[in-house]
Amino acid sequence: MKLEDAAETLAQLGNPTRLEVVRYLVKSGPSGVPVGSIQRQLKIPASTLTHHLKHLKGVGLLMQKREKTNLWCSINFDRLHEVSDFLLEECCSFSLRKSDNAKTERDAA
Amino acid sequence: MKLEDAAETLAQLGNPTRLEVVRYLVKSGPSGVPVGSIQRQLKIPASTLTHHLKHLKGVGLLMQKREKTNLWCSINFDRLHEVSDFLLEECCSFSLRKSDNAKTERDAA
DNA sequence: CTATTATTTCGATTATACTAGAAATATTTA
DNA sequence: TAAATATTTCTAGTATAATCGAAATAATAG
Repeated sequence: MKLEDAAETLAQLGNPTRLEVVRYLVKSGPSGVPVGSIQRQLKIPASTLTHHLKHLKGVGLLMQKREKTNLWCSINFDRLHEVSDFLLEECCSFSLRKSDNAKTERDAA
Repeated sequence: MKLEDAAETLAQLGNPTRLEVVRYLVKSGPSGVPVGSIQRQLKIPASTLTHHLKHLKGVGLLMQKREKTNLWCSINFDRLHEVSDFLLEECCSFSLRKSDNAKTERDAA
């Protein structure tokens, strides 16, 4: 995952309203929920919700499909994993590569 | 981790310049690097960098300690794990709890 | 004390995001 | 066609963030 994409995705997750939506979608699972349900459950004005859903869709975190008048929303779990993986990409294997520090500290002196 | 805190932390990670700094700090490991090294390596103007470091420190992602004239920066790995855990909190155990869907879909009808 | 290096504060510009009401646009059902 | 429900677009106010040059402030070394 490219840094720019990760940043953009994290930025979208960084809005409390959107993060609440994401949490709700995660709990709702792969089958998803209609826009209206999110709106009523989380008490978010319709226009505000649409706005945020557009953002989430824009970074690939949200998948949607129509069924009758309802637009069903579900989270893209893969995408969520990608961004979380980006954050921890190099940090866990760290203890195995301590020698990398030398370079950095040399520059600092 | 509270949703508000997670959102704020994610928002800070959501800026490309800051995410680049974070990635650099992660790679640099627990010993950290001085502000000036970050500045030179990533070519970020000093005042801009200070501004971003303040943000990262504000959400607890950054730890700093002085040594002579240098201010050493290192990432708070625990904090990074916390926020990544928040994202995946409920999504992985999902397949074990599919029955939760019924409630959601009932509301939607 | 002076010079040097490191970091921060100040100030100003510019851009972008959040929010939500009102109106518009589907889509289905009667 | 009309009524009902679902979702989106439009619009606009308000707020907050990103950026960086110049000047100011440490902190040390000579």
